[in-house]
Amino acid sequence: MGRWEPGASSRLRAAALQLYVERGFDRTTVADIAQRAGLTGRTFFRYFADKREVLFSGSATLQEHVVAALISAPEVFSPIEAVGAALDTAAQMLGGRHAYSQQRQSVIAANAELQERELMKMAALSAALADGLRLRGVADPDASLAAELGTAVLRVTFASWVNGPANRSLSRAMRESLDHLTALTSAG
Amino acid sequence: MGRWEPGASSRLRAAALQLYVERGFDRTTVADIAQRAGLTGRTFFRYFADKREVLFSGSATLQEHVVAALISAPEVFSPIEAVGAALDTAAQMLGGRHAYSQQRQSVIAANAELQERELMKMAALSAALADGLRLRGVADPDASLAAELGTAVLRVTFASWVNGPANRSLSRAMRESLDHLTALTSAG
DNA sequence: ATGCATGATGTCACGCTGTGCCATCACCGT
DNA sequence: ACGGTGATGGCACAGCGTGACATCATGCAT
Repeated sequence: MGRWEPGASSRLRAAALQLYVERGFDRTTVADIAQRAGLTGRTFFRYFADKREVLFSGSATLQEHVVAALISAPEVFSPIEAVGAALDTAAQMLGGRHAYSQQRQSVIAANAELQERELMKMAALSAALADGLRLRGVADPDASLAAELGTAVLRVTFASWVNGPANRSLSRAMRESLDHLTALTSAG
Repeated sequence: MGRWEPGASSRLRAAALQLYVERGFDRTTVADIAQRAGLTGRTFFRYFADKREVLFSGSATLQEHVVAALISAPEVFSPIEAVGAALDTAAQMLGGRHAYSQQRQSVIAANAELQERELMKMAALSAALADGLRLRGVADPDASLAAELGTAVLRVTFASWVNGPANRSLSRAMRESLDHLTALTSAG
């Protein structure tokens, strides 16, 4: 079991989630994580920028696919409809692994620093969606607002889905939330 | 100039903003801030939980007033209209001190950790607004969605206002953004 | 005025985070 | 066998944030 066991990054991610669940984020040191993964603290920081980032390695891929869906949506789609298409893709990518999502969210919910990081990822996604909308010819502030609206629906719906039964469809819930929101503003 | 000069908290806030502007957040240590305020690093942490929080001391007061405005809005107001009333109060509290806001926002825009903290304050405001809406009899997910919508408008509009001319009315811009958003969703 | 309780500040020690620098080891082609 | 390449370890270090205790100024009671 010397060095060079493959999958160092995955081992670190798994060890981190385990320890965060067992002891909580605060009572876990980077040295703990690295040791459980058979590595050193120094190596941990070669894979992840900091102690929080190890829980957010998937967000880059998510953002790429979601933004791609937004951009490649039919030209005739309105901004809201294009955002809806992006949310469909997001639901598809997050809709499986309900148990994993639950575990991960409970860790995040228990720690303010992790919540901050998650909000940052959502803000990055929102900014990328706004860029995509501008690429589609949508001007500001409509582009920024529609993007913020999309991530708001994603946040609220995902939170509700995680705390619900495992067999519920995230895609369906996402669509329903978007409809709720349009009804809200129409009635406002 | 011994101990007991009054206004330790204000001196720390002022010194911190100055240094963050001069050298940037990263190249400023807590010891630097405390020294400029005529205090010690240990005392800094008695007033502020961490190095970032010194820039966000006003957010608690803002949240109180904004939520109070939401709750005390006329009963007949729809969720969106009540949120609009809350945004009016926010605009009133933030609409002055344009130069200060510009300075502060430029510091935050230059540092990821500070952006995370600001997002956290916005999320707290959103949660408080959602609580207020539930107090008004609004059920979920409408309460959460309307609250998220409100903070989204606040974020986008404030960012645009800060980067614009000093004499522009934040209240007016806030109203216009909210109208933009309702138009967006109606057309979607 | 003296002494004492109170609260704010200073001092010290400590564990942990994150980074720079260099050494070490495994793998791979020649 | 040999050297290049890339991943890992080891070490030192500045800085953050906290606990425990000492010190000082202020106001109040006597």
